[in-house]
Amino acid sequence: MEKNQDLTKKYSLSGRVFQKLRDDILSGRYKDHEELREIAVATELGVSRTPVREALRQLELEGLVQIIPNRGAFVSAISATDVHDIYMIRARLEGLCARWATEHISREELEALEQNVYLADFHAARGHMDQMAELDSEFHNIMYSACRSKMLEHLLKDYHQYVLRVRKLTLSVHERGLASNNEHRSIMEAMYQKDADMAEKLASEHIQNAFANMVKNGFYDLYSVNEKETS
Amino acid sequence: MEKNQDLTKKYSLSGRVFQKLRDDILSGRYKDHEELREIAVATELGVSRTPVREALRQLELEGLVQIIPNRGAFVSAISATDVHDIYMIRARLEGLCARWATEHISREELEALEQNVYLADFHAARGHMDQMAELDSEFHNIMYSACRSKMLEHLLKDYHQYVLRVRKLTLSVHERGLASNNEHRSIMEAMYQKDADMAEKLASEHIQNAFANMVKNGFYDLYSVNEKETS
DNA sequence: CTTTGTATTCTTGTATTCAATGCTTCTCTG
DNA sequence: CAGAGAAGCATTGAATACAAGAATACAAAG
Repeated sequence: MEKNQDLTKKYSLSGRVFQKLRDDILSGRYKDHEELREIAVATELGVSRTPVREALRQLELEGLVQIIPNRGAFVSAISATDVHDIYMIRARLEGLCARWATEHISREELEALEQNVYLADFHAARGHMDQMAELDSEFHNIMYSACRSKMLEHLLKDYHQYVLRVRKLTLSVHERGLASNNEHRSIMEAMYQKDADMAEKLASEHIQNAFANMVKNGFYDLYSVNEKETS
Repeated sequence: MEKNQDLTKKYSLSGRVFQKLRDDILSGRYKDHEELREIAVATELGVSRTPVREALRQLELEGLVQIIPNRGAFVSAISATDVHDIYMIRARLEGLCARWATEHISREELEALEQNVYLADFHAARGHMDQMAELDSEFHNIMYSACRSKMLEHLLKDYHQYVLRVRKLTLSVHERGLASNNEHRSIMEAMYQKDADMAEKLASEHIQNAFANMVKNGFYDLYSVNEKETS
């Protein structure tokens, strides 16, 4: 029985199991409709069933597994349709977020955005794609925080996580990385000018562009295998 | 025939505990920042700690409680700001939902909407406010289902639940009940004419009207007590 | 050969037990 | 008297034990 080595005690055991399982589902390590047996997962991670159960219940709430009482837990992977829907939902909500952020953002946060865009230019030119993904996350997280809405921030962070895998792929295409950062710059500038309408519009288009680019590059097909047959 | 609160074996124990706790938090039975001791809740409901723990973990994910490791679970009630945010978010998302529903709705579903509006007229005239709330939920649920998006449906149903309490109050004002139903009718008609743009616009306005009405009637203040003081 | 009933086994659901952490209080020392 | 520290208590974290439901295998009957 191996111990899980790296995991700090910072989070509770069930919390770590939850994150692990979520990552594994989102990254496609588990197949759609695959059954998750509590004992199997527990022994696999070197823990007892209790934290696994708690994690599965949480995943159920997120819609990543379906629990049938007395039957078991089955993974409910993200389908191509879901990805499409998420991007369309995000397009609306990032727009709303950009609007509110424009109204509430602080000087420091604005400067952080500016620096982010500047840095991203640097890394884009050199093809540092890992840093690009990191900076992209940071840019959006600053916006989420700046909108001063706990609800919206929570929601958008969730969705951001959901499409983490495909987002990394998308940004790894150099030209999209550049374009994405230019869009970030435009959004940032709209915020500087306190033009909430413009910020909303640009942020919304930013997400739609990301989706369009994803489709163009064929990354969208990654999820097609999870497409559900209508029962 | 209401289905909640009956203690059938249909749901697991932890599932019922979860629903019970959520209802109690959303209905204001627990104060903000109140500590939820596992033993207290367990004995209160006549169960052991295990299902309570699973429920608390789920509530944490929903943001309704905050769990501090080794310390305890504290309710994180909905504040006035949250309600405002939810309505603005919903305004966008119900619009999107109406758009997609317009594109995908079936003949039967359209007729169900029509019948719903017709019935609501009947009950509105007679002041049957319980039925009005019920029909309102039904109307929206049909739309959520008709948009053919698992993600969006899930999301909107969650938010619908969140503001259940205030929604009931709002609809109990006769004139708003009437107005709301007229808005439903307009949305339904836009769908009949396959006018997705119109449906989106009307559905979005519908939510914003609901919010405006809520503020006008002072129901909004119900949540002000939960407004969080920044520490 | 198929089908149905039954027993066995496996998995989940819930309770209980044990361990660890944090809080409170009381004591001892300066 | 004040503050540091230790002991005891209360509460959560995790594992184990036990109960109940579901799946499977197998046998018997048609």
